Amino acid sequence: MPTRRERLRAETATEIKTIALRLMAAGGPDAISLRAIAREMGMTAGAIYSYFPTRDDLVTTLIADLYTALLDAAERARDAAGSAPGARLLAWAEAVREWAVANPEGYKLIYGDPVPGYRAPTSGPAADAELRACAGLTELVAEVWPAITVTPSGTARWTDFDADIVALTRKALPMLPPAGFALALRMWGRMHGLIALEVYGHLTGQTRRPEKLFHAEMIDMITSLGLRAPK
Amino acid sequence: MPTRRERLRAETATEIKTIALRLMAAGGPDAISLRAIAREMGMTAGAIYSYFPTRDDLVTTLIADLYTALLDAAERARDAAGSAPGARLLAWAEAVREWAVANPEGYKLIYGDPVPGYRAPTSGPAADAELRACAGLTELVAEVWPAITVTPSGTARWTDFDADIVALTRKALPMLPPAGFALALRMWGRMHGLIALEVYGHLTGQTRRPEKLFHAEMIDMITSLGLRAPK
DNA sequence: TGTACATCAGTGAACGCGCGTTCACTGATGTAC
DNA sequence: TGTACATCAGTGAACGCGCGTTCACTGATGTAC
Repeated sequence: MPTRRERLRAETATEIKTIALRLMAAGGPDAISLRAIAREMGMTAGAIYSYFPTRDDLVTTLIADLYTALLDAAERARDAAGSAPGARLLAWAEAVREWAVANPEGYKLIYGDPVPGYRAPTSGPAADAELRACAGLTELVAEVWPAITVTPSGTARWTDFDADIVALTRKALPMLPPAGFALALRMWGRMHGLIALEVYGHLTGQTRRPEKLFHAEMIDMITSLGLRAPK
Repeated sequence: MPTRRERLRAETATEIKTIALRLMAAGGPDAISLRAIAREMGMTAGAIYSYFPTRDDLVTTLIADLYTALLDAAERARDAAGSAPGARLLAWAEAVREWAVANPEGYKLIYGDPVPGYRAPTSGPAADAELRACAGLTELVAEVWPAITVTPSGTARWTDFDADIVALTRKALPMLPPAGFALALRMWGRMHGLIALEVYGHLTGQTRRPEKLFHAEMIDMITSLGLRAPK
């Protein structure tokens, strides 16, 4: 049972993260400054150092949280989509896009450039979260793989991929061939492309209905695998 | 005929841009600082103000230059690819990827977040360059459109798109239906997806051969339109 | 060819800014007897 | 229940940093006669 002190401490830590996210949403990643957060909280910048040892640690925590939120949204949508492979893929994809559009700065923080001066750690919570996000899509591909009747082009081998991720994947999803893993990466890219263009504003002067473009693209992706298109 | 003074001036302006690009390539977009450039040139920061009225103007010029370089590379590859529609599309796509991999920071500057504190102008050289880049791909799609036998899914209408770009497109490429314009945007997204993931390092822990992944994805894109796959 | 003047590229010092980070401290909150 | 002590969250002042930008200036380069 947490003491009153521990509870207050946890609340303050949460408030720091919440305000950091709000600042980022308003002013972009470089608006995450300890001084700005402290100002917003009516605190002193130095006080934050008893919650996060350094600014980069705060950013790392934020990235991990954002990854988790994105992944939760995608999994929730997938689970609500029934059992048809095409529907599950589409639900995942649209959930990712919707989350990105609702949290553009969050999406940028995850997939775009790190905050200026920020060095992404190769291990730790943010790296784990990235791994989990990638695993989520791979898992979904593995699930629908038996239903796919059109094998995508290109002859993938396990040696084409990073040894660590291959080891993990083969252990977790032994039925998935290398072509399936390659497909997961390609689908990731295919989703990310239009989402990134939209989030960074490159579709603004082009289309009024980016969601329609994305939907059509995803339907093509699904049908080109020989899966029945949802809806 | 330029005087000696004018020539020196132009050379210095070029040197400023060259060094800015090198700094950016080395340290990311936020490494573009007037003081760093001046330091590198053995000059005073203030001196730059007789070449560029402000730091943002320098950045805008850089973006325009980078766009031009990227577009030149893509067009050169397309022109060297012969006349088969599939080959021309593939050449364009691979040229864009190769340019991006060779100039990752440049690609980020163009398609990623603007430099911290930089406000993208809605008109001017950078906006023109973006328009030209988009037009280049649309033009290529218009060129290969008659050879496409599989119409992509989704029913695009002209009203789905931004009125200005529609007016320009219909004037320049009167044969292109709205579905063709939508296809150009979707192809843009499909190229951008894997390129962005690669350039931002998200494929590093996944695959050792991102170029193979990209190639396979582009081949699928081409064949799914009913075009003959090159090579 | 030589002199007087105009141009103008670059200097160097200064401005104010916001930042991350450190540290000795204060004062409230909790704990032990 | 009351007192003495320990904990520890937050203060506030200071540090050094690099930045964009301004400005009066110097000294070399060019031009006109």
